[in-house]
Amino acid sequence: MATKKQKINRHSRVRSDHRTELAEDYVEAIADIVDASGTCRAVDLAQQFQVSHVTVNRTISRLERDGYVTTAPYAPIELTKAGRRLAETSQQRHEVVFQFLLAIGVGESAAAADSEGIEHHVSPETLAAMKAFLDEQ
Amino acid sequence: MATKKQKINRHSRVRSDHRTELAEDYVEAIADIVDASGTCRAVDLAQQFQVSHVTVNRTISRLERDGYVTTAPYAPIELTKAGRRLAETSQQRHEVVFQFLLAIGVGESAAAADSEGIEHHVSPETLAAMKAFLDEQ
DNA sequence: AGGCAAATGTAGCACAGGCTACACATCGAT
DNA sequence: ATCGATGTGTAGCCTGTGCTACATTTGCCT
Repeated sequence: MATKKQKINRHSRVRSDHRTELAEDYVEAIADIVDASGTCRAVDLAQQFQVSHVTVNRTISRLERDGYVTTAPYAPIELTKAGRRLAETSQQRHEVVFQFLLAIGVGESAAAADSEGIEHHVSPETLAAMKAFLDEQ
Repeated sequence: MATKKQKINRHSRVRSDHRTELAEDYVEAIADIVDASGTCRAVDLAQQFQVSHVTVNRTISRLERDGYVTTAPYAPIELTKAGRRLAETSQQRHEVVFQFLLAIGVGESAAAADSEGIEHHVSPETLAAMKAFLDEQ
């Protein structure tokens, strides 16, 4: 019986990564927007992600359920402590990936776009390797 | 009015990447399984991806709808020409990403896991940069 | 204060991608 | 030839993530 290549749990990890991706993207964006303009409204996120405000609304509901943000009707969105923590680690990881791509010769705009997708699939080990590479430069 | 960092279309690209991810993973897996054992059955894919055979079934239906595979009741799954093409480019890209991660010092198992998630977000430009890096070694 | 524009909320729809439970088909071994 | 194990198919459910259309609230301007 021919042995099939085993990739046990790798795909499971990719799937679970996906579940946290949007949360990371949102808290990151919320933190950015708060930094830039003081408060974050749903409409800002809708513009950022190029989705309808309805989609933002429901995503924010999930984030609230999961303890990353607090909201009140018609009020700005606020990050919880957990939300801020997640935003910070996401931002840092994002920055490392972005700088790393630049360092291996990828152009600014492709690096920006790719790092957006890649950051969520970078394990601590790979992140460390990227950091080490940047330090060696 | 404070200018919010604009990331126009970056997130849109990530979203559209996601739509093709599963297709790429599946055709890649199908090609691998056919190479290893001659034919690919739904049950093989269920084991590979650690999902139920029902999920496989429906994913395969979408792949058939999209022209990547052909199926018949109780028969093995066959790749179409388009499916084989997609599988090949996915496999190559996957291999480059995997080798690249190894080259920057990531361990075998983390590289295997991460490349699974990363490969789908690597633009041609970044892929070329990775290839160039590997050639320089 | 009144009214308009912008922001937010709500209802209801679609599709992807998970699942369990159960029904039916196929194939190999006796 | 049948029977049991294994593989497939079907029904029906859930969640996430997208949408349009419409209702409501806010906030600003006159």
